[in-house]
Amino acid sequence: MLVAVDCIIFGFDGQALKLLLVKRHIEPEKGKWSLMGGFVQPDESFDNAAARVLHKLTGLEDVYMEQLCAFGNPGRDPIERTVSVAFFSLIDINKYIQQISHEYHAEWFPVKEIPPVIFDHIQMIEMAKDKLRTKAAFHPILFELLPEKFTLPQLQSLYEGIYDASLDKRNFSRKILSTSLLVKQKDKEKETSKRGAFYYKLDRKKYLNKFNAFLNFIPNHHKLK
Amino acid sequence: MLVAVDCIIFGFDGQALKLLLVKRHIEPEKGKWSLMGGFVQPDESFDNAAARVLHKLTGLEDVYMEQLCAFGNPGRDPIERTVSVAFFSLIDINKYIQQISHEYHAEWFPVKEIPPVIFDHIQMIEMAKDKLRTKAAFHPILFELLPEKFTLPQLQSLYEGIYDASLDKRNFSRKILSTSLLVKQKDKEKETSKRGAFYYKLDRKKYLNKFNAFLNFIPNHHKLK
DNA sequence: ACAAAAGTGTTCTCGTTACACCCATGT
DNA sequence: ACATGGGTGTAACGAGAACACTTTTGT
Repeated sequence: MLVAVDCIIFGFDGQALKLLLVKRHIEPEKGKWSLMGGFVQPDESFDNAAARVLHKLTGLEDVYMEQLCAFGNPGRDPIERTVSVAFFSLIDINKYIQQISHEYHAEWFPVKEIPPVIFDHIQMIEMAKDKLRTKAAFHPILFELLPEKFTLPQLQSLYEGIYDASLDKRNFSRKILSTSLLVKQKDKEKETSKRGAFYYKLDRKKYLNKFNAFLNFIPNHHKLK
Repeated sequence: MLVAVDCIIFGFDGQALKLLLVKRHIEPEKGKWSLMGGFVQPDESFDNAAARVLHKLTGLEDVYMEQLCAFGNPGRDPIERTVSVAFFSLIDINKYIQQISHEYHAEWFPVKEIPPVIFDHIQMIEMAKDKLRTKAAFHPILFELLPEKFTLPQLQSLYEGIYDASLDKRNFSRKILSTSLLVKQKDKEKETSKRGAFYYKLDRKKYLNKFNAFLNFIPNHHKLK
C-alpha cells in the first residue's frame, strides 16, 4: 500500500479563517483543488513527512502541526490503494505571503467557501475544522495563526470567526488577560482605528507551561443541550 | 509498506480500569505481550479492520471504537516498515468473559500494571489512556464500560478510578442525574451492600443526542494550572 | 464637532463545592 | 443492636454573562 500525508493548512487574514489549497497538476483529477500532500519516504516518520510537505509549499519551519486522522478507505484514491495520514497546521498567513513558493499553484480559500476538492479531502477538511474548534476551546492554539505582535480586537475577531459568535469585548479581554499569557507592548496598531489598539505578545514560556490547561473559551459551552 | 491496525481494549471490572493484551506467539518478540492487531486487508477500511480484529479476539460486535492515532516511525517494527493505525475501544468486561476466544492467550491487566509490550505499543497505550480521560471528561463514553444495568456507586467508582480522584457522592449523583441520561430501574443490586443500590439504565436515545454536548465531569478541571 | 473603535467595572445569575445526617437491610 | 453502604438537601462561593459609558484621535 502507498502511504501519504496531507496537510490541512489554516491561516487567518484578519477577517476570515482560510485554508491553503493547491491546484492539482497531475492526473487523476488534474485541475481540481487539493490539500498539499506527498508520499511518506522510506526513512521518514509521519511528522517529518508532513513537515517536509508543508515546508516545500510554504518555506516555513517549526510550524504548529498535529496529526488529525488516518484515512484509508479502499477506493478513496481511484487509481491505487493509498492511505493518507492527515495533519492540520496553523500558520501565520503573513509569513507565508512573504515566502510563497511558486512551484505550486496555491491559493487561500475562506473555510466557508471551499471549492471542489479531490478524493476524500473534503472530509479531512471538515474534520480539521471541527478539531480546530474543539481544541481551541481549551488550548491557546489560535495564537499560532497570528503574527508575533497582535491586538486584542484582532484576537477577538479570530475567536469570533472560528466560533461564529460575537463575544463581549469586556468579558473577552478579561478572560484572555486572566491567563497572563499575554504581554502588553508599548506600541499600538493604528491602521484599523484612529485611537489605535495596543499590541500584545505571547509569553512563550507561560504558553508552553499552560498549554495543557483547560481554558474554556467557548461561551455557554456547558449550556449546550 | 505494510498497514496494520492495533486495538487498545479497555474494560472495567468494578475495581480498576483494565487493558486486554495478547501473548505474542510469532516472532519477533515471541512471548512478549502485545495489543491485539492485524493487517488491513485490500478491501477493508481501517474501521472494518479494527472491528474484525476485535471481533476475532472477543467475539463482540458493535463495540465503541475510535481511531486514536497512526503510528509510522521507521524502525517501530524491526523487521519491516509497518505503519499501524491504533484504535481504542471500550467494552463491557462481562460480555467479554462469556465470549472469550481461546485461540489467543489473552489476559486483562490493570492499566497501572502493564507488562512489557512489543514495539511502540506502550506509547499507544499511554496515548489511549490519556485520550480516554480527556474524552470522558466531556462525553458520556464511560457507560460503554459498564453492563446494561449498573448502579450509581459503580459508575462513580469508575470515574474515580479513571481520574484517580475521590468524588463526593451527593455532587456526583446530582450531576449525573441532571443529564437525564439515566433511567432508574425498579430493582436493586444487592451483592455489594445490605441495603442494595438501585440499578440504572442508559437512555440510549438521549445518549446519542447528547453525545456531543460537553459534560464537564472532571471536578476542578478549569482550575488546573 | 463628530464619528469610530478602544478600553474599562459592576451586578446578577447559576453552576460547583463543601458538608452531615437518615435509611434499609443482613448479620 | 449494630455495622455497612445507599441515598438525599442546603448554604457559601466563584466563574461566567450581561450590560453602558468614557477615551482617544483622525477627519
